[in-house]
Amino acid sequence: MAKPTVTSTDVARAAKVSQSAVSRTFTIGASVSADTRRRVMAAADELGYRPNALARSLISGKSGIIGVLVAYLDNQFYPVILEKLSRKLQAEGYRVLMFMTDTGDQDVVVNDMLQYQVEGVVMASAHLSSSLAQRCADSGIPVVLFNRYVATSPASSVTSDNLEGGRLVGNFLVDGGHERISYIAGFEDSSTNRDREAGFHKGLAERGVVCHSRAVGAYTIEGAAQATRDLFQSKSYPDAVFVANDHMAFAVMDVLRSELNLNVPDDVSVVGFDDVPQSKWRAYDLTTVEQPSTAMVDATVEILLDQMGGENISRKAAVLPTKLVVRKSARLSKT
Amino acid sequence: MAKPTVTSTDVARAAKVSQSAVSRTFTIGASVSADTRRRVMAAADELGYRPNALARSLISGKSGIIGVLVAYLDNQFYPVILEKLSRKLQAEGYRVLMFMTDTGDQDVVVNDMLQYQVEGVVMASAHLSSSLAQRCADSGIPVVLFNRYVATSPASSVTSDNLEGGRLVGNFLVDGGHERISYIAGFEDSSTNRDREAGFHKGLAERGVVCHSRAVGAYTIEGAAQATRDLFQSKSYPDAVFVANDHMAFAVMDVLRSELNLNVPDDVSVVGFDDVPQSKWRAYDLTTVEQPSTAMVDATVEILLDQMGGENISRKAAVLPTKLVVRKSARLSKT
DNA sequence: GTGAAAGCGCTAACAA
DNA sequence: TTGTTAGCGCTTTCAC
Repeated sequence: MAKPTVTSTDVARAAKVSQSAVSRTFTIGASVSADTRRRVMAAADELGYRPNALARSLISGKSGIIGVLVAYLDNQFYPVILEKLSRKLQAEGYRVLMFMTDTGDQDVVVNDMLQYQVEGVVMASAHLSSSLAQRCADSGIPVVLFNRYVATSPASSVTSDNLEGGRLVGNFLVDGGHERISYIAGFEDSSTNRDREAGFHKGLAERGVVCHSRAVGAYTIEGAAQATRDLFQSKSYPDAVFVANDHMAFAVMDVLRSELNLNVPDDVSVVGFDDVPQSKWRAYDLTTVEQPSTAMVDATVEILLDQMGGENISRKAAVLPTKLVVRKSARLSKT
Repeated sequence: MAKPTVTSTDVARAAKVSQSAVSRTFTIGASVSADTRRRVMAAADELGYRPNALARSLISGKSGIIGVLVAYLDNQFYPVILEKLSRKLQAEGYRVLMFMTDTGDQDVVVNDMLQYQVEGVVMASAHLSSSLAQRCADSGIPVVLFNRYVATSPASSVTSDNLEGGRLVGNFLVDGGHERISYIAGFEDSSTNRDREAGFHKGLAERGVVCHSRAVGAYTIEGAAQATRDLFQSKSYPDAVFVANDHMAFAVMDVLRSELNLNVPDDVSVVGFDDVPQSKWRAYDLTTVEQPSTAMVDATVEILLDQMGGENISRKAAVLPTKLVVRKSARLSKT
């Protein structure tokens, strides 16, 4: 059933030109006479010819493929990024070979990407092991760690200024008159969590305050829900919680309101991180720190294209500015 | 900087065997002696050899790549599907070449997929034009329309039983004692909307009721918000609304509660469709119709693999059962 | 089981 | 501008 593949040779024969002429016709910026081009196109149309990108890649040494690794898409931050990244890459003339990966099979996946001759790799996830980036670097392929930072890795990285974002929240919550300010952590090994937490402590310290209590949500809905329960069973429960990302913050608010009968923000303020689309949904109206997703994606693609071009596969680290987005989930001043 | 590529010939030389022996070593189920294999592997490891999947595809005629088209990832239904589909395909030994597409550039995108010799295509979006499926079919490549149905297309399709789902909602809302039951439509040209609406009307009719009013949300947040305002500015506003998908239903609930000061479900019941993860978030607790995403993905992959195998590139249409998931956004009986 | 040889569909010198 | 000629890195007969 598989249609007999039409090759450039078939087209050449039909158009009574050489096979190279056909190749040139389908190569942008190659020199072909208008007449030849016309005849080739006619024959190609007639036969339903479509150049084989794989063969082209094989000889040209450029596959035009970028490998993208993602660990999960539950947290809406990642679909947003994936969509933007994919569109941007397409606009630049590249294709995306996408892989979902668990902590277990990352080796296999990276190996697969490499076999498919990807020209660049984006690793968009907080959970990815860093040795993989090394593997790619060894192959001379640029790698960008998205939303993640590994000091010892040869891979470039694009993050937002998580430290500053956390600091802003620390300041903001103290200025809002809160007295027992707590933190719900993400995945503890992640650079995002480390930086956000460190910045947060700094922000509190600038106002002479220390973190009231802390629990770990591991960037999951369930983890965040349980962390909330843990934090609030104490007699002196928090009157403000900084949650390491929005995805968890929604779960925190749900538990606060539905299980603990606490009002947000009257009883307790909640602040998240990311500014995912749902943050502005009225049911949550979450005060949060915006990660500039578009700028982050642009930086990612820029680094990739830059390194792919030439010899200089140097390590770059783009850190983009964050800003506090004030909505309704946190009090603004002492009541 | 690009590392000098290591080829099978290099490995062969190092292992003192023929290039074919190297090839066989890396081909599952090829006959190689234990000794040869050992030497080849040693040399390969030494040199950092990795087979070139593109060259392999070129000669074998099988790229191992499946093209996946998605139109947007805002609606969480699609990220969920994309993740499951991708994992499933990876588990089956295929890779995903992903494309985001707008109505404008679909031709370009499909062309690109075809040039990359994808062995199958999944089109996951309600907005995709159907002529493209034809293009693929012409190339002898199986296509599955996901969550979408086009009677005149040669492409296979996988959907849930939207008709039955709509019918269940019609019955459910009447049985709940509602008297002014309205509908907020999705994208009007989509098969999902047509079927859900038709089923809904049928479900109402079975109880001797007709749809009270109707507005179009076009499957967008803003569209749904406006549709809600339109519907509720009437003096006899609905006491129940069936919204064509969950994504819009959240916006409907937000407008109802935040702008119109109406209580859900006391003043008005809301029912959605899809059962996306957020539906069970407590702030919404949305009663909805579940689309069996896992089963739908499984069916998709099964159809694809089946058609890719052999000659029979016949059209299949899988319709999977839906079920009503009752939560708290709709009254159960007359108050 | 192994190597030699042919060739997948294409691009890229190189002459003409 | 055009055609000729080599391959890109690999799989796959086919003898041995």
